[in-house]
Amino acid sequence: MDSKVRVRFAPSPTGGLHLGGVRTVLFNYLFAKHHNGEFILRIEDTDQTRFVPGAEQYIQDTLAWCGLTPDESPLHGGAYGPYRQSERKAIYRQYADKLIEQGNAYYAFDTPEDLDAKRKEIPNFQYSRAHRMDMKNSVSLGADEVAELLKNNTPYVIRIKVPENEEVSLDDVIRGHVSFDTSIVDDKVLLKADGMPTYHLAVVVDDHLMKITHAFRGEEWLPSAPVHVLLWKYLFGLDQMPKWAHLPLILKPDGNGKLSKRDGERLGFPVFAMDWFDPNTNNTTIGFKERGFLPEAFVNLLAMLGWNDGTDKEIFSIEELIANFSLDRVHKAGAKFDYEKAKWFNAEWIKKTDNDKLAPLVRRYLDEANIEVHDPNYLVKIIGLVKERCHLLPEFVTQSSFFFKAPSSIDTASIAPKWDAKKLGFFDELAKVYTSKIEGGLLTAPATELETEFKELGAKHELKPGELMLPFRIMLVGGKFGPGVFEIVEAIEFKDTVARIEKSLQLLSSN
RNA sequence: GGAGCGUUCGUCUAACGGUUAGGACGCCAGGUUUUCAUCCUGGUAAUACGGGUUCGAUUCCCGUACGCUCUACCA
Repeated sequence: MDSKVRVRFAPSPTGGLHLGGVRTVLFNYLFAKHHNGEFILRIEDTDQTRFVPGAEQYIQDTLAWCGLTPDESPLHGGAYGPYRQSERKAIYRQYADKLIEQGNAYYAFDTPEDLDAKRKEIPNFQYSRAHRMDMKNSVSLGADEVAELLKNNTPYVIRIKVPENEEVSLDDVIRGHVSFDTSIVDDKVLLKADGMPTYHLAVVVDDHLMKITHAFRGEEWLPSAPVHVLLWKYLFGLDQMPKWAHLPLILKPDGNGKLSKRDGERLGFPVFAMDWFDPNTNNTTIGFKERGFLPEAFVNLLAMLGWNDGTDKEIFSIEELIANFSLDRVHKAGAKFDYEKAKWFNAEWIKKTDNDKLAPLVRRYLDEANIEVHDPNYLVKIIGLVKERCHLLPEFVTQSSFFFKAPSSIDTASIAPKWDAKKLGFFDELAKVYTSKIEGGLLTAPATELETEFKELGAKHELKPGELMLPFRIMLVGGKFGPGVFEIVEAIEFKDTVARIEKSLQLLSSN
């Protein structure tokens, strides 16, 4: 590599960032960091009609949550700003003019209505060499007429003049040699009537000005690549062109096709990285973050969609990803998104993450459920007890609420059928034993001791542990779930244990 | 319609001419856990099709089929 690696992610701020977008960011980021290069965020907001308030902030927030912070961006600044294309409007004009001067572009005066009419008239109409002379532009019109139109401020766009019968090709880092015949590429608009560039002009000009060395984007861009190659050739020289890498698409889980926001709504899983509130529709689209994904897991699962390190390893920290990432291990074909596997990644990361780091995140969901946490250390301890049975953060609520308050309902129906006086006698005495401990100034005891004592008491009542454990569990947590019974007793202590036994005994007797 | 890209278990993928085609998720069965989950063991299941090239093709070439993307003064 002859110069410092510089890559960019260039979204248009029109809504939430979906999986595919974040993965593009991730591959950019990993590639840049692997090569000790720079990652730039550039906002492609040249379409003023599609501007959505808050979308740019959302993108920045999302990158921050994922830990994929750009080195240069509208927010961070940098030596190649501004990083919003709308603020670079004047820059593009001179390159469009240069193309006109060189004869590589021309003015086109056709109105949108003219074009619509043409498209209706001619099936598969393309504004290209085939029809160029039938249209109203500076190639088909005489010089005087063009001058007159310009003088009268007739609205116009600038279009690229695609040469005939040339082969345009690029060496895509992922796909290898890809070539196109210019006879099938149309004269794309470069500069719109409002003076703003289209993507085609802007991406080439900005990649050049921002010294981008490698340009990554979704595979959907491949068909327009010849336009960009041509522009590079005309403007800056092919030897200056960044290396292209067209990333495979992320597909919907059922059927085929690109994954969309709708698929998530339809199938019940998030597609956006974070909750996205659309100010135009007043709708919020759920995000991975709010669904209870850890950013580490989110990044990890995205990385594995289309990339692997060649071994069986699947769980990667961001540092490991940076160290091992390489473009030649990126898959060519699109990948269907599998939400079940996504949850598996999250479960792995929950198990892997320190309890005290999990605590504030879990706390959020506990707060939402109105479960009061008085002692942060207690929370950390409880997280350690239940984390391995949680795939998603919100599951901590059901898995741990009984550690903080008595269960709101007790599944006595599961106890009642085998309930008898013998068992009643046992639990009655158990409550008394614990009460006397409280009176003796004892708050709790280690789980192993509790278990031994419990079994001894059971033997005294001629009851087997197997007959006692499930009823006891249900009395404490309300149902057939949760960690070890005596760990629960140890955590909630004698006082609450006694209260829950007595409450259950009451319920059982009233049945 | 046209162009480009793609095609290994249901899904994510490994195997850069020679493997009983490997791993993971899911699913099923068993074990551990006197609950559930975790964990462990085992099982299920794939090279789209047809031609070449080759001693030998998942792998290289050609064709077919299928799928996807694009085909806007959107990105």
